[in-house]
Amino acid sequence: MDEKYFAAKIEDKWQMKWLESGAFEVEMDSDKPKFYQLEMLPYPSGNLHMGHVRNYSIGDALAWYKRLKGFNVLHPIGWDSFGQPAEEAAIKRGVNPRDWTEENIKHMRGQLQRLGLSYDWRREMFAHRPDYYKFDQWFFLKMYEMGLAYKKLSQVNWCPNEKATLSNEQASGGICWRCGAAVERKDLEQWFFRTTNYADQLLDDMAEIEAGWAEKVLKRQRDWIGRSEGAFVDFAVKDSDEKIRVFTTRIDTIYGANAIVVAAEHPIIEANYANFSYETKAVIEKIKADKLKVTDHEAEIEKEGVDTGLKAVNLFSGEELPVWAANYVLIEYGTGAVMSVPAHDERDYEFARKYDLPIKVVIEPHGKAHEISNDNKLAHDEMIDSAFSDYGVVVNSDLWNGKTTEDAKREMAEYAERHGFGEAATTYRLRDWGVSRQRFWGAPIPIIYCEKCGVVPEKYENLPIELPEKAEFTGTGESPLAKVESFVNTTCPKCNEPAKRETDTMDTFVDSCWYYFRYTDPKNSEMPFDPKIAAYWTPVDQYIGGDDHAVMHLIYTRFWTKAMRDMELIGFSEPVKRLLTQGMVIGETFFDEIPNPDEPEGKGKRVYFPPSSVSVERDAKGKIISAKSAEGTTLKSAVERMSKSKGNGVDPDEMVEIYGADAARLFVLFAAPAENELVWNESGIEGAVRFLQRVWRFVWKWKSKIQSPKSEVQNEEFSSDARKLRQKTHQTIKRVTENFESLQFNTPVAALMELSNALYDFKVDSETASETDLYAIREAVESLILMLAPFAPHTAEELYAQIVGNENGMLANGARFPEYREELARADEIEIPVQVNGKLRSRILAAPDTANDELEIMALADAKIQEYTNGKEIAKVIVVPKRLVNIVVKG
RNA sequence: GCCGGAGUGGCGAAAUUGGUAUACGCACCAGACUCAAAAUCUGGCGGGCUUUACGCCCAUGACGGUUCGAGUCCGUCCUCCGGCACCA
Repeated sequence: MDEKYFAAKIEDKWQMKWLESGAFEVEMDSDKPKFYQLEMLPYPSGNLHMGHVRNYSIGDALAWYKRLKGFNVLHPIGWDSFGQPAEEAAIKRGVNPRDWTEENIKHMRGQLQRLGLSYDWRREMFAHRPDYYKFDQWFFLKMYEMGLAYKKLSQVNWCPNEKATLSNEQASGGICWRCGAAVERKDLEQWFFRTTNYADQLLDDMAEIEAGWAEKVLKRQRDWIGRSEGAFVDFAVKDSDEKIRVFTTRIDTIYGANAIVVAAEHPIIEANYANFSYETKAVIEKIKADKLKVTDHEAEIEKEGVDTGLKAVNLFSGEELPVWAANYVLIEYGTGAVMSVPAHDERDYEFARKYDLPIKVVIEPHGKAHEISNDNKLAHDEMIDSAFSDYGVVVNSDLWNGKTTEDAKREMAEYAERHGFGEAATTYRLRDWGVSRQRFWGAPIPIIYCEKCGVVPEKYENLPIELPEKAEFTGTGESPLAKVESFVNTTCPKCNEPAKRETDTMDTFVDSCWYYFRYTDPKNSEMPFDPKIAAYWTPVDQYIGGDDHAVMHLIYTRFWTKAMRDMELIGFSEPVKRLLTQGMVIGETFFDEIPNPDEPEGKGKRVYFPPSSVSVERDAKGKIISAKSAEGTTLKSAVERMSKSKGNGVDPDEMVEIYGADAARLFVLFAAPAENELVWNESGIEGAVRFLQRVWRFVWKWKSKIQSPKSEVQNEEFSSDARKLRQKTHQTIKRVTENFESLQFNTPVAALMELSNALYDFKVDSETASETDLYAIREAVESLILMLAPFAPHTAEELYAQIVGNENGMLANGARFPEYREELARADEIEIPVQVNGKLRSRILAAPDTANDELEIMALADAKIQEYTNGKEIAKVIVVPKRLVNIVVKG
């Protein structure tokens, strides 16, 4: 190796050594504490992007840190290799999705390896290979047995032109992304997993992981599950035996109900449809038709409804209420019917205003009783501009008057239950997870339809149900699988008569629900994994990924874990102890905005130009003054998520080529805290290279002198400068260790830079350095190198080899992360700021353990302080040990 | 609209959780080395003022409060980013 730092040379060398020696290959070993470090697995799109580099650099740093701390670290990687893009490639370019996927994996694996990430490659998993998806199918059958998988009619996005189902993304904006036809909704029989069975557990078990998950993720999950506590209440339909059941969270406001409002699809509407007037029918049909239109996050929809003429009786008050059908009541939520209480619900208020319905106040704010009129028929004009939806005191409600909202809610629900027209109830926003996809590139659902036996699950011994080698990809019509005769036609596992296979495949989120259990036992052909092995490695100690997965993936995998617990495969309920959600990597984009003729008011269509093709003029602060394309068009700019289509992506290979993997990784971690967005700016990366080179040069200069250090020396023998260096070394160890434990990666890099600067400041000639000086240098250098390993492992390995004199590598040599020693980190003398009335006026030097009253005397004796205290009364002196002295004077 | 997060130098960011605001790095400026350049090394680098000092004043989105002391806590407001969107 060279005196000069050549990244490529050492990186190739150590990557080879690691691979040959199996440095990161681990086995279950109950004598050692384990640590499971996991990062979200990539989709093999073809190229790694900087977001991946960031994600995997963070994970690799932690994996190295934990290894050096003596843990048996499982750090695997795999491929989320089922999914739409492969099928798209097949449709567009006629390639086989399997070949396309395998090619991409090959390329991306190379990219990961060039970054020198410390994976146990023997455990690599591939979602699209039969040995993996066999167990997707295995789990499906288990779920089916447990009643957790079932089939029901549900709506999909449907392109009437291509006769194909579309994902929400493909249907974005209400038009088919390929042909532009207006997207419709269509009912289809689909498979579901009963995630709602676990709704309460998904919420309540959050208590177990609260400490390790960001609040923003937990909050989004809470919202997604959307538990709301309330009550069902039945309203009797007049002149019939029927009832309308509503769900309400505010049963205490029931005396304020002015109407029952139901969704257009509600059974009561169907049942009485024939009796409705022509006008009523027209409104109902319009509401239904509007619902079929796919609206894409459009602004608030105007409330619309119609009085059906039906009457319902409020069994609390005996009052008769009109039954309306309206567009703001959702059939999917609650019971599809609500009681409308305009005085105390914003939506009902709006609706009542529009249709001139009576508004009756039944809740008054606490402490404001009687300020609002007792008039039962309070006119809307008196409700100034909105409903009062807070809790308060019940009024105008017979025997419930004077009760608080809290008491009334509980007691009224009990009352309804006692009288047989209601009960306390809980509803959820969470729906069951629809897993059917009308696509080829996914795990086939192992179900068979037999004319005689009906729906029959495939036998376990027939798994995997493999995808056919060939299929036709047109992007139109049914799923490609449906057209492969050899796949569709089979025999019934029950009666052996000819039967047909299910041609839907599973949602790819199924694969990512349990892949990290597979890593623990990747070659198992009988079971998804051996419960005994999984028990050693799981749960995951640290999971890292983008917060775009805060809900879907992370809820589904929590659901799956609970289901696996109930299958007795594992013995815990929460799969991930600590979760780190890293911020996006974003970059400057340049685009021309072309007005959209369909939406003249809305945003135009953006046509992106790659930054390299744009000539940019900046002011002194680096702000963009103007940007022009090669043709001279003036362009707009923004800072957005990096992507190929926007042309602002950075190729990791290029970064590695120019600066080296170590510098690229170090920089990505140093540039910003992990949770922050990272605005990509290449100018900083050279600083990372410089830092590595600085460390390299220092080690090269001293390595022969410090190769065989003296055994432990008494601290008193060191020169004062050497003692200071040792202090810096141990303070740095403390800081870096604490930073790793709290998942900070930018600050420890700064600390290491400071230590390296301290080494350069330690002015000792290499020829005349004393034994103790050399000891201090060796201590600092060795610590620096070991602490550098998580950020720049190749450089650290090479430098470590230089000072220990062998090339076995840190791990094989049993190297450990340096231990912080309190007594060495302590300075002989520290500077203590002295304030007068909170303003910094002077500094005194004192031993760190100086007593408070002594510090006070020293501070008061300070010449500069006396200038401020002279002739004034000293009211108080505050001494914070080791921190500061503040003298409060009067006058 | 509701919920969540954040506002600190030219820039990315630190601040031991209420105790020296601006660590570390980028960019920039000056010097050393060099025929020269690059690299490297050394020094400077929030703003203002003057008596240029181990000096003073101001400054962490704005205003107010609590405190001996506030970037940090409380209140009101402003701005930006993210999530949700009629969930009864």
